[in-house]
Amino acid sequence: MQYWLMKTEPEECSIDDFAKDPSAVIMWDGVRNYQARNFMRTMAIGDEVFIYHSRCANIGIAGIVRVTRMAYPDPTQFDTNAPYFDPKSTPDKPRWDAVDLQFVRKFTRVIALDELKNEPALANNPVVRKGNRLSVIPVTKDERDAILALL
DNA sequence: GCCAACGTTGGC
DNA sequence: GCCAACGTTGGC
Repeated sequence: MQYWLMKTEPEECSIDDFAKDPSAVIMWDGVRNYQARNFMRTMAIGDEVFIYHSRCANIGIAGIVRVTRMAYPDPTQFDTNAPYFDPKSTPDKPRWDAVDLQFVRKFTRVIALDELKNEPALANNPVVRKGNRLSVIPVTKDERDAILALL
């Protein structure tokens, strides 16, 4: 079992979108960064993912979801009408992948970025680094335990 | 909304 | 292969 953190702007997809139907499976599409894609390709079913809300009033970790389907070609890359359309991608040579995610839990409060920055166990995690743009981030077991201990 | 930091693109 | 220009991310 591996642990992850994925960033999202809550106006696009928030922990509440998972929580409102805990049985629903949401396709995590639109990742257009090679490093993030490569991390997604190493995800396994059952891996736990912290949902991080960025670019919003309450920045931080809002809850946990889990992987229900391993990486597969992101259909939005072929959709000329989608904002994530990639003209350099073809069905026999897809560039981008998606995974499927399902609700696990919503935290009683958002763990704020400031708290993450103040937690020594997270000092090496990209999420607290200034200017970091990686939207799919591996989280070690120790880091995961430290995050949950902040609740 | 601003803007620093970053990843990607493309001319050379 | 370099690197300037560009577009995007994301905290503030």
